[in-house]
Amino acid sequence: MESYNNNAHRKITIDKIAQNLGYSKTTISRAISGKGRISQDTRKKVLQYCEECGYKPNIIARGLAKSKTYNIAAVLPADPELNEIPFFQNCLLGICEMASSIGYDIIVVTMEAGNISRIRNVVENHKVDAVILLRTLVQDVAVDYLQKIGFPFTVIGNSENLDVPQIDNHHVEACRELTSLLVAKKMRRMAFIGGNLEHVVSQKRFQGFQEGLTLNQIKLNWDLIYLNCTTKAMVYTAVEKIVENNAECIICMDDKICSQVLVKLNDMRVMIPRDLKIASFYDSLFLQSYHPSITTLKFDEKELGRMACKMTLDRLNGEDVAQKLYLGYDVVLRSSTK
Amino acid sequence: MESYNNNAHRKITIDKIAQNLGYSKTTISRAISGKGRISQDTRKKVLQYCEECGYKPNIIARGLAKSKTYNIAAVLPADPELNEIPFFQNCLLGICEMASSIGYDIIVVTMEAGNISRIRNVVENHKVDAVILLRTLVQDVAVDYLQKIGFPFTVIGNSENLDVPQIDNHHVEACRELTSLLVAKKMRRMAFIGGNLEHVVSQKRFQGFQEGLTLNQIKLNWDLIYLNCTTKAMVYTAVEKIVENNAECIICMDDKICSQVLVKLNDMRVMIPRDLKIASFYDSLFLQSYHPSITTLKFDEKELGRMACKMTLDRLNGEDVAQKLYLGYDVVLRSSTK
DNA sequence: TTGAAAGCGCTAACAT
DNA sequence: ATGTTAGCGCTTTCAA
Repeated sequence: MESYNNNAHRKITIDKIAQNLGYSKTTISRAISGKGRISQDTRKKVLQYCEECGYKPNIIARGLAKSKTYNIAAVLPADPELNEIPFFQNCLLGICEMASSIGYDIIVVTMEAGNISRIRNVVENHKVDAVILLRTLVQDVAVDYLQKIGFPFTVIGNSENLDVPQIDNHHVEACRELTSLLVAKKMRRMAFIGGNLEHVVSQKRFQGFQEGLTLNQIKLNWDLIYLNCTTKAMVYTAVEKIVENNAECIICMDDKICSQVLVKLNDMRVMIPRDLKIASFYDSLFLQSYHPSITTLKFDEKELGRMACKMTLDRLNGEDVAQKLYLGYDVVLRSSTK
Repeated sequence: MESYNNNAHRKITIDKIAQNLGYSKTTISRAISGKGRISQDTRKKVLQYCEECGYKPNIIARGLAKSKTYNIAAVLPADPELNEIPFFQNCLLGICEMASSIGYDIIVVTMEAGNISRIRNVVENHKVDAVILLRTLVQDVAVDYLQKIGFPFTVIGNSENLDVPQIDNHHVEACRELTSLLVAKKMRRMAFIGGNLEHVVSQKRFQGFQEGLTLNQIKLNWDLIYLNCTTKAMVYTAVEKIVENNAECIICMDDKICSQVLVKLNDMRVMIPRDLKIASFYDSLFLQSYHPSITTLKFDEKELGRMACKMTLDRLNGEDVAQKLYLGYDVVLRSSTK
């Protein structure tokens, strides 16, 4: 870094420019920020000079003066299991894209279950202006913490607490619609396999499923419902029971569960869609290219990230933004429910 | 943020502490940093007081004074296709873990193919002290840029240029070994399907495959080699040709290609391992739980991230570190090559 | 061992 | 329209 700091093109400061141009720091600052009274003439001159000598403002210094960091923390679960889902990654891409288009950067913070120390670090060290939580739990210590200290944040997900600025795909509606569509295809004995109920999204998807049945006056058959299946073994057992109980269709809460279900059904020589229909509440490349291809719900994760970031920044800038926002979805009917 | 800044617990500065304790700023600073001559007594006193009032130094201010940011940029490809692989995510987790254990934070930077503008931004805006590139291309503009301006960076991957600090799994060796093992199982007509040759890793894996054959005096059969298969269609075509040409075994360069191969073989009613053996040079949950389970190479991505981060920080601190580091691997033989 | 003072690069009242 | 000055919170010579 020595070599870098000594590098010619980098030591240009607002001071130097002021000297070289015979103005004061203030004038240069104003020319750059565009704020304050300044003649168009000098402004042009200054900006051109900045351009020529490749001046780049030191964001750190600016941050110190304005108590801003121009950084936002994106909090991902450190849980490696969960990271097999591309959701967080895609969402992060969206967040980064939006942030960088507004001059912000994203600091990633990983969070071990229930441990907010990493979040505290970036917050207390003044490394970020706001926080985005990429997952919401039913009982969420991160939400509690940020709320308590009054730090600006947004959650991707759903919170009962309407004081929490939040954005999410409309899981309930989406799952209700897909369920309804399957009922319309004359399926009656509908099974459901769901994941970790601590995640708000699990709750919402199951709720959507239930509403879809209710809407069509179909009674929930608890012999076909397996929630909180957090391990492969649990999913396998669920599949066995479900097949035993003569389900016509299995709805999987997400693509990971679905891929496990498919493996198990393959083992059991159950043919899809002949013997059993399958649908998933979450899409992935694998489910698309599986044979037969699997009916799913499609969400735009990247857009979710973009919007979450935008909401956060807008609120930071004092614009008033909806506290709760839902994004759309697509139902994709494929061969597995033919 | 108004509310947050006004928040009582946050306005404690080194100045205030100095006042309250009747010392000067300098003394407090020294007590905290541990540098400079200071009596153990006052040091204890100061530290205790800091503890009590929950003082947290302002890293931004410190950064301004020391021209450091305590941030490192992690550059991921923005390519959404690529992000279906958990590699980058896991690697990022490792990087974050290490960084945070040393008081650094990670700024994620996404990079569209060939476009270094986002990297330039964080570098020129002084937002980071160093850069880690999570993927290396054969012709890599990011590497060229960072090298040219003399900015500290590390690549995860392999560069011909030995001036580039680099760390990688030992792909060549790993692929050579797996290939050799398969030859030892009497496979002779070995097919290979590889991805984008612009990625260094693709080159290395193919090289390992070749060396594995050479080592066993087996001649490469170009009718069975399909490189640069960047689309699903290309993979499918490759599989058709390979089956036509009576291969005994297909080696897939990574798990994504492998999953496409499996789908295609399933369509073609080719049974594994009866009709054809399959192996992949990259593991994933899906390949583990596929039926039959797939023989693969296993790399510790998180560890790769950790080490990359450590190398970067060590070098930043002036310690001298190996310029080139290789990490191990595991060969996992499963049913697909039985 | 401790303190005073200058400075990191920028912003923002408050003059002029 | 431009300049002066005083910070932002911390580090670091240089003196005492």
